[in-house]
Amino acid sequence: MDMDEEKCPECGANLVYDSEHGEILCESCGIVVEAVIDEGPEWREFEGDNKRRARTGPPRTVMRHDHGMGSQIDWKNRDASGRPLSPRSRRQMQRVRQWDRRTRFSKAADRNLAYALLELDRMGSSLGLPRSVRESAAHVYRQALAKNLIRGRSIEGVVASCLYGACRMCSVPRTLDEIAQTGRIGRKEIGRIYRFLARELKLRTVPTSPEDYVGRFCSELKLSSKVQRRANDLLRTAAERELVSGRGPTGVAAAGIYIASILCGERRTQREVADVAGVTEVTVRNRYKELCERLGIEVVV
DNA sequence: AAGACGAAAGTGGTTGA
DNA sequence: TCAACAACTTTCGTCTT
Repeated sequence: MDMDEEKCPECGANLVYDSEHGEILCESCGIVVEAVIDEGPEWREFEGDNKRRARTGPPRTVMRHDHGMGSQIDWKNRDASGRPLSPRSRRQMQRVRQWDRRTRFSKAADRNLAYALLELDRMGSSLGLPRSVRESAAHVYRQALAKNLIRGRSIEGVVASCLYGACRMCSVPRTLDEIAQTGRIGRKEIGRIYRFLARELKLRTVPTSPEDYVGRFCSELKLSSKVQRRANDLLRTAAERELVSGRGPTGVAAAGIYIASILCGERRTQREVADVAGVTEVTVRNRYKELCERLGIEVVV
């Protein structure tokens, strides 16, 4: 805006300077065009060459999201000298207030998002997640933010839940425990927030299948792709015979890998498999027993 | 000695009244 | 909201390699 212009931008009338209130306002409609906020002393800073001229303003405060640097707009429909505003300028003030609210809110949202994305990146790289998964997590977070679902929940918790959901949506699931290890948020809380987000945002997630874990677990166990394929075949036929429903997918995956590793002559101990799958030997044993029984597999030791 | 096995009791989460 | 319930864990003793 060109401040040399001496006309009111709203009605085109002349502007006057109100020395008592320190404002430049329109003599006809009373709208404040420019306000001198700080009546106190004005310092200038000359550092080296006088190219940099910084002006000081009111002290900043950390108590407000914008450090107190935002503008404040009165709610009263009075002009600077206390007269009621004309209907026209009342409408104008409504619009100004509305925009003030909007930018105030969007600033807060920006800060929230900036912090969240930082956190998301940190957790994501700590989990070794590919870019596509992080992006989809960020997308979920933006949706949650837009729908005001963050309020009352920790940003870290929501970020963790978004990552968990994104992993599932991309069919590269991580367990709640794995996600929880990257931050200060517990497994229970992440699960709770995730369920909430899934319901509110109608996230389209299918139940996790054991096969989704096979690749990762196998590579952590340094097993060949032959074992990996064998395990997947095994689990697929197991799924067809409804051996999988109701069981924890990681446990089933672990058992499948355990069997496949024996069948392919690359045996791993129950403990090793159980550890990477985040279950106990006992669970591996139980699943493994069931699979052998129902699939008619005879494991020769 | 290490791994595998299984029984028994305990834990946390889901479900249905 | 509470109790029943299934899956899973913890613990521990025994058997096998």
